[in-house]
Amino acid sequence: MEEHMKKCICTLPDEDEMFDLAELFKIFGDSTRIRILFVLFDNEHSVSDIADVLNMTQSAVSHQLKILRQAKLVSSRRDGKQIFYSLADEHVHTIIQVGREHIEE
Amino acid sequence: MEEHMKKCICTLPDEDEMFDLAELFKIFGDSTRIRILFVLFDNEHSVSDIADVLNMTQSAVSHQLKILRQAKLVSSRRDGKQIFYSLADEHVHTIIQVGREHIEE
DNA sequence: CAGACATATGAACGAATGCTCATATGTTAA
DNA sequence: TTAACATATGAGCATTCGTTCATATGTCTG
Repeated sequence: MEEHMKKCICTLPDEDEMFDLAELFKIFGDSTRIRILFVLFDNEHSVSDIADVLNMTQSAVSHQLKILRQAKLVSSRRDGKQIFYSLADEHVHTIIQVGREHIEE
Repeated sequence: MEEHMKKCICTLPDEDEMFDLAELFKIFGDSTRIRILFVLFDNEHSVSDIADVLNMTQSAVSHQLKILRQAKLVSSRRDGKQIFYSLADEHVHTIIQVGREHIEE
């Protein structure tokens, strides 16, 4: 089949958009990060709080928080020596909620 | 802080559920699989169709379809020599849609 | 049954990922 | 300023993951 004859699937989004979408879901695709997000569901928490609750190293938590921060899924504020993290927006709740609905079957 | 004094975050789901959730999002967290899902958005397609449209090896597509099948995100039916894949249920649309909304900002 | 075609699968390899360890940066109190 | 505490970060390592290549399985036609 020659190039100009290639069948057209007109509804395919830009390659960039599909790539970005995969990158977004990749963030949710790690149980450590999911657990961190759940800890932040009800309230903001400091890094050491999260590490305590999840029984993880401060360093490991901090590394993952950096990834969540870069993806704009969490935001942070400093209060003295501590830094408090919270969910960035409602999309985080929504995405996780839809995922949970799919699981329960 | 002693063990029995550890602060209780009562809203945390089971470890298993959080793990399964991460596993689900992990499937969406690869641009090849996202692209395959988009190809199947409007209609069922055969393996070689998908490979052609996405300019991928038949083998690579088949490997990814296996992963999508195991996660129950796509289903398949045989018609002669070909096997046609389609989206398994509405959750796939929903999850991708919510993801796209988060991207557009 | 033999050959062609469509799909599936196992092994191997390179790239990406998450953790650990050591250390750097930043903040507060003495 | 110095010491203690909280967080961030870079390097190294082990594991996971997606592709390729070769080949197996399954289906139809002659």
